[in-house]
Amino acid sequence: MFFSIDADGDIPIYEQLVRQVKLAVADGILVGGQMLPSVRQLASELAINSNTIARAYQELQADHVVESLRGRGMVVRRDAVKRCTKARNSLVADGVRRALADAISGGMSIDELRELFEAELVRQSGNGKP
Amino acid sequence: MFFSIDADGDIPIYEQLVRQVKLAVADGILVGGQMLPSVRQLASELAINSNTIARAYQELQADHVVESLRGRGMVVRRDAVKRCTKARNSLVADGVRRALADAISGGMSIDELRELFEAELVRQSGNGKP
DNA sequence: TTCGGTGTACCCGTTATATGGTACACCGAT
DNA sequence: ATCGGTGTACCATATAACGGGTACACCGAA
Repeated sequence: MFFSIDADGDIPIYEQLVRQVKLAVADGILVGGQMLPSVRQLASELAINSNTIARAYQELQADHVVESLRGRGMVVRRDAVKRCTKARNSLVADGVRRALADAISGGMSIDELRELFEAELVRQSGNGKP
Repeated sequence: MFFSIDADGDIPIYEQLVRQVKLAVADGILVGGQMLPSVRQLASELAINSNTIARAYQELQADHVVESLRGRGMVVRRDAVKRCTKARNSLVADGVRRALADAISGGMSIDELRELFEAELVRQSGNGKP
């Protein structure tokens, strides 16, 4: 599976997993009906304790992103795309909101801020015209 | 003083203080030579322990934003503006970078993202033409 | 000197994160 | 029925972050 975990970061591992799964569902990488890797497999793959994976899965289940098939595993719910897309929008909006608040509070000019945003946009999106 | 503290947030209080002081210096609200409120005064004002304030001040001192005059208090260094402006730029850039990474990783379209940014920009900067 | 104010160092309790280990109930395939 | 797989529920421990409390050394003014 395609999870990149930063164990030294300030964000809890289980939260990183939750976030990445939600973003993957929103992006279409994970589709409804698809199975998630088992807690033990993912734990051994990421060199992380099973309990941490289980906690992430429980949070995903509580957020109605994933369903627990007893004895089978975790499956992505069919109605999870809308939820995850909405969650992604809120997540991105919050990040933008916070960055803007800091910029304005720090006296950064609007033009400078817009320029920074556009520059980072091209840098990450390949160029801007895919 | 003009500090707004969110004690229930996921960001440590002392870090919030450090960030706000740096942004205030970058904005020009705090000027070189100006004294910061004493740890006890600010602590009682914000209903926060003195140690938390002291920790923020120590970090500011370590970052060469503020100087400790023994027995007198904390004073903003004259060369702190450049440092704080640079720190503000890095802070904002990091926030934008992270938000963009989430957005792209979640499959958000470039147009949708730019629209979200512009909307939030007008919302927070008054309108955009001050 | 004395006094009130300053930053600062130290100790401690609480909480969250993460790990490790064990055990249970369930399912599908053999 | 048996076996290996699954999620899940516990328990215990270690570590770090965070915040609160207390006491100390220092300074300037009275």
